[in-house]
Amino acid sequence: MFSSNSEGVGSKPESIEEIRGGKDGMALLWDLAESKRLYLIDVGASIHSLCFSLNGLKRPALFMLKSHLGCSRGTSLKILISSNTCIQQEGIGCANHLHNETVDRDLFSLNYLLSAHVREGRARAAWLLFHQMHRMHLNLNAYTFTPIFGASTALSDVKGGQQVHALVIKTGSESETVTKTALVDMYSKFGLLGDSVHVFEELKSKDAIAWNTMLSGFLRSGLAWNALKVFEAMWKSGIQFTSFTLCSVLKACASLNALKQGKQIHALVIVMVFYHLNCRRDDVIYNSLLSGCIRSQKFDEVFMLIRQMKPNCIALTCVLAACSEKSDLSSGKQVHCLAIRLGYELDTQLCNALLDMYAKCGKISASRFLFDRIPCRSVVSWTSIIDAYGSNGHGVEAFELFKEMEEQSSISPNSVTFLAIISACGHCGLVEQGRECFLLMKEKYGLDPGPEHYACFIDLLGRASRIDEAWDLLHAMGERATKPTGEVWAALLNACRTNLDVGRGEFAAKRLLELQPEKPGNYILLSNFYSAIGRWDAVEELRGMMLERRLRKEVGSSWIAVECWDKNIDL
DNA sequence: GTAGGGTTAG
Repeated sequence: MFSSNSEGVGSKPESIEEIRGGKDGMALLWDLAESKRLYLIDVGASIHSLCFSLNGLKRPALFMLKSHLGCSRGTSLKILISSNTCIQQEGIGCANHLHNETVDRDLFSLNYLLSAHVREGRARAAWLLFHQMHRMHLNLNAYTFTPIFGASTALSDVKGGQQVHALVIKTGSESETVTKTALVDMYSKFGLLGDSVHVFEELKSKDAIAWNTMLSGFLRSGLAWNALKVFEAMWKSGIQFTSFTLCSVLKACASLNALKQGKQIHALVIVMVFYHLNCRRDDVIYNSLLSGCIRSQKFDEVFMLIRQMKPNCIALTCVLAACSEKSDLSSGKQVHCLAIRLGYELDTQLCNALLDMYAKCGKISASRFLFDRIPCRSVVSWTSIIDAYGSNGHGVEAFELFKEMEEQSSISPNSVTFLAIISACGHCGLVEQGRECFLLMKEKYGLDPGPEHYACFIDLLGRASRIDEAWDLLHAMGERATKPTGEVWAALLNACRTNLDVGRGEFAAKRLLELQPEKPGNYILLSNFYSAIGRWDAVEELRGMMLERRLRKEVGSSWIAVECWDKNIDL
């Protein structure tokens, strides 16, 4: 059958596109196979194109592979699945079909199908297949377990992951390092760092990837210092670093503000010849630069950069933060237009940034318009709209939205949401609502109020002249793990100033200076307190202390947009 | 089996 088909083929196609375009795909494939000019990946693509153009000829195609290229059925399946030149969904559909037809459902091909499911984001399908395989009493191995840990992470299925871990222990795993590294990664992504470290310590042979995984696990949990300790241990163990290692260590240095150590790693990057940035200026590099400019308040550079690059969704989200910071409504609107034109208007994070930009520019109705149209609202979306109302002086609306979030959405408020709503209540005199929220944090959501929540609530009580209650609250903090910080004492001092409570105010002032003697703003706060109670001698003394300690008040600033045409972004 | 860029508060 095949040889007769191949006879009519004269010129040999040079590319997959030619095979796809040809009518007699089977003959061409045969011809290519005969002349041994076909690479494996091309074979997969060819078969797939045959599945398309010569429907029903999948079996002969597989047969041909098996007999003429020396591939087993499992390998054929593998080639088909790994074929990256085809439309993936249809490729997998075809592979599933072949798999169902296959009599010898060997572990090899099933494992391959499983890892393809995980790799291409079909975690649910991977789990279903895994259950099927388990019920078939196959001798599951490392190639089954390793990918399924990734599927557990994607599905946030802690229990599932733990059960598979138990199975690994029960059955024993051939490839110890690889499977356990996947476990180290899974546990750290679930926030179970203790379990992650435990598995890591169990590893008899720790390679660079295992060390890198542990390093990024600590970083993910915000433990940059511990990450550096892991790096130190890795160094001592004599394992050669990879570029992944240095990326993580640089991130750890950044979050610790450790410039000196960061520069040392920079030197290592150069010495180890990882320094190829000038060859590959990809989106990530440009966006890192953008985000760095925004963090250092270099807004003009941000707009210059955005003109030079082709911004993606993340770049636009970054730029919106700059617009918010500068209250630059004109640029913000242009970014909004660009986002719509590029089709990013459904991206939740971009919508959140847009919503916040409009709120910071005082356009609360635009914020609400956007919020109502976010298809998939996150906790940040809710927090941003609550804060948008609160900071624009609409406490009642902020509280109503908070209630709506609690009662009608499936999203739970986080500690930032509570800070936003308590602050909103405080600015509008909604004392009881603010108290309700403060208590709700722990009672309903198990969130321990941090010092910033206490400071905010004390501020609320002070504004409502409930100075006794504020004082009691501060003392109640002493009985908890959360100790009063400078910000808490500052809130109390401010409350004492507005309520002219001299005794408590002087006490708070003393504690504040003990805790934060280097913060210029505190001296201003103290000075305002003493002038409010007529203690001009103390005001003078504070001024002297500031001069002596060479402290200068931070310069206050506010933005007002007059004309922004010079900032036009090329659309 | 590992890394790097985005949004919310005070």
